[in-house]
Amino acid sequence: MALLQKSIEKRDALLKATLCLVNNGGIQEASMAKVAKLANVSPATIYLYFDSKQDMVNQLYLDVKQSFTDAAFKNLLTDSSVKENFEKIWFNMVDFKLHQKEEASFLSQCDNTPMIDEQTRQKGLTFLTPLFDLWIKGKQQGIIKELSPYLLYAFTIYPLAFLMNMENRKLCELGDAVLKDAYQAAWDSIKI
Amino acid sequence: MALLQKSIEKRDALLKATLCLVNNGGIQEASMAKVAKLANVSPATIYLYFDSKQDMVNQLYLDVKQSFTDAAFKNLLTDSSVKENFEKIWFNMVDFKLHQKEEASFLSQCDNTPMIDEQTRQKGLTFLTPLFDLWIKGKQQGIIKELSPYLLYAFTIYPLAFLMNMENRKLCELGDAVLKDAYQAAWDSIKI
DNA sequence: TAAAAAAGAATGAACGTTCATAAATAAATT
DNA sequence: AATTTATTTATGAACGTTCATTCTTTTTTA
Repeated sequence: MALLQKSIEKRDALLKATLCLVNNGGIQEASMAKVAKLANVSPATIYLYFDSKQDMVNQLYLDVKQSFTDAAFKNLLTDSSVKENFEKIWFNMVDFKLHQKEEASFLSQCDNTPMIDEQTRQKGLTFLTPLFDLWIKGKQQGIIKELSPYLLYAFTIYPLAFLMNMENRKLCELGDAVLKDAYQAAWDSIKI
Repeated sequence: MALLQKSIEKRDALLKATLCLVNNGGIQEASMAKVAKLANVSPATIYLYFDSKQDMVNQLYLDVKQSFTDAAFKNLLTDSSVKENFEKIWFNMVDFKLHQKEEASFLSQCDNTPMIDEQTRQKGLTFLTPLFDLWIKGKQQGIIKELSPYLLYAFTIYPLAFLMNMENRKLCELGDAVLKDAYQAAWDSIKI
């Protein structure tokens, strides 16, 4: 138990180190030597926890994506309307992106990069099923446009990555008023 | 003249090779040796045209961004309404992303990656001024919401990158009907 | 005391860049 | 117009460094 606990801690330290390095210079900056040093571990030790660098990055992606979607679907009321639940999810995602900047920034870097295996990326997509299901319900109730989940995602969720990047580069501040406007834009794009 | 021409051709060959390699494996796959080989040139020759790898990638970014915005602002009618011009620009961008997939995919990879200098990225942003000016006009006329250009961009243009990526991964097909729906979503998100 | 976990050193390959030199072109001199 | 000289352009090999990964040995744990 203590052993297992220690192992988990070391694995987490490695993933966290990778996250930090990738964020601050891309995948090319996250060499195994640097990851090891940042996690206070020998390079060789990494290979007790991961098959390869690719495997490590893939697992990091899935871990982060999981915690993102966990945060997104938290505190949903089962008796709420589709519109209310969507709004809740949307602001949950915003909260994640505002408070877990490293994780969010990493995910957005993964999304447009050959950094992650296509297979792993697909698996990450499945974490979003609750949202897709909600959209199906919304379409059935006639309150959401008859659009594919890709379109719905592209116009309501994906823009958040852009806004977050702009805020991180100090080009744009995401205060409450701006976020309220942003949510309205998102909803307007898909509501009937 | 013939000399200058030849130089330009070689520069273009190098940029094209870089574009191709970055697209098919990220910046880490585009080593100077591979770029040189793909452009039929000695590694050393690259340094007659660029100061460094970073300089080469930066210049590639600006070149591609320029040709993207050139395409976006082509065939605009000066006596058209704001709405008409916005629609024209939007579909121009779609055309670019559908027909110049390599260039478009490269740009989307650059946007969320530390691959490009912040300074260079800023310069690329200025190419979009015509669009920003159009939005200002639209706001003055009361047909576009009073939102910052970042918000407007996030909800109307940025989603295209996502849709393009999905199409390239064969997860989504961007036919005329889908694009019409997408444009409507974009416009609905910012129109008053 | 046996097994598992971790370490540091070492691996060949690949990296971005530079070097001395060769080929190609232009200018200058016959 | 022909030939030499200067200048640019391009090269392949080599630079030192870093890469991802593995090997052997030591430390820790049960």
